[in-house]
Amino acid sequence: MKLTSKGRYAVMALVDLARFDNINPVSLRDISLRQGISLDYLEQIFYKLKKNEIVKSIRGTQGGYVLNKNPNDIKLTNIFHAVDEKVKTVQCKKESKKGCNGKATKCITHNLWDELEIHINTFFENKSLKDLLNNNKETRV
Amino acid sequence: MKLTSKGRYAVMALVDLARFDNINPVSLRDISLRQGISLDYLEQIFYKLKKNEIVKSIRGTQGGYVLNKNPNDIKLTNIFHAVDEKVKTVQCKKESKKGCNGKATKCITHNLWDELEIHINTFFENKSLKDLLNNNKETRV
DNA sequence: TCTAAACTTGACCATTTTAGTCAGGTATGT
DNA sequence: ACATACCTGACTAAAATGGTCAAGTTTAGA
Ligand code: FES
Ligand code: FES
Repeated sequence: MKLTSKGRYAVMALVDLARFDNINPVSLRDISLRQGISLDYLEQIFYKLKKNEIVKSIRGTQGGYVLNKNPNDIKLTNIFHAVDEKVKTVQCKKESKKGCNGKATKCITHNLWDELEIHINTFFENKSLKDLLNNNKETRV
Repeated sequence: MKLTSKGRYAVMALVDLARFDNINPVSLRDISLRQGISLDYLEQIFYKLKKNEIVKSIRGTQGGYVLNKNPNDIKLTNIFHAVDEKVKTVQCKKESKKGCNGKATKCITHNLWDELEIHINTFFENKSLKDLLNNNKETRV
């Protein structure tokens, strides 16, 4: 199981944004240069972040993005959800009573995969952008 | 992030095996039928499980596979390692001091991804085949 | 006013990974 | 001998990934 670049970039970009948006909006160009992420790709990512109300945009020259919420209220869950980075431990539909590939019942390890999914999501729910900022300050002392 | 079928099947097949290997070796054909996994694919998977000494094989008619260890000593970690299902939260090499795409330093969220990887692996290290057998008995009462 | 910076949005694409299949073995219990 | 079942490598269709490209719109500042 691997984390996709899209999810990783989204978090990286938001941490960068959170650090610099105190005074002026931050342009994607700046984030792109600082973090080494393709500008075109960042645009895709921020399009989604905006639709999910995690950031606000300011158009025009000197424009850019600012956070739309307090860093403490932006959990990794929210970010990942916004960019469609989701945890999937099973193939079959969650709600369905049926199992994978059309079987009548769920597989014998189904409980395990549910547990795993919860385990991972818990991590994402408990981590906010604020935590990442603090964490980084600490490790830079 | 998603779990691949190969990893999921490996665990399913081993749970099935653990249930039935008390008296005779279990043939892949049986596992295939019971769990609805392609026989050809199972062969690939068991080839790796055998190389990693998680199962033993008995050839010929009435042959099949048996566990090579106590179910309590087979952790999910071991199974996933055997079939090359690994947790990757970053793109860059672990050992290297350099970051992704050749940058001089690690990215600003690197600590986070390391934490995440540990968080997930901890789950796998603490779960044994025995746990899965017990767990399933419980939920079938 | 004009222009460049910066956001907006959709379409497109090469590469890699996944989830298998296929084929042709080899070993062995009956 | 022969059927059963393991052994092993090669191959492949489909999906996902990690982007790029193009054609806008909006607005600050010269
Ligand atoms: S994972 Fe689909 S049935 Fe359990
Ligand atoms: S993920 Fe590669 S540098 Fe942090």
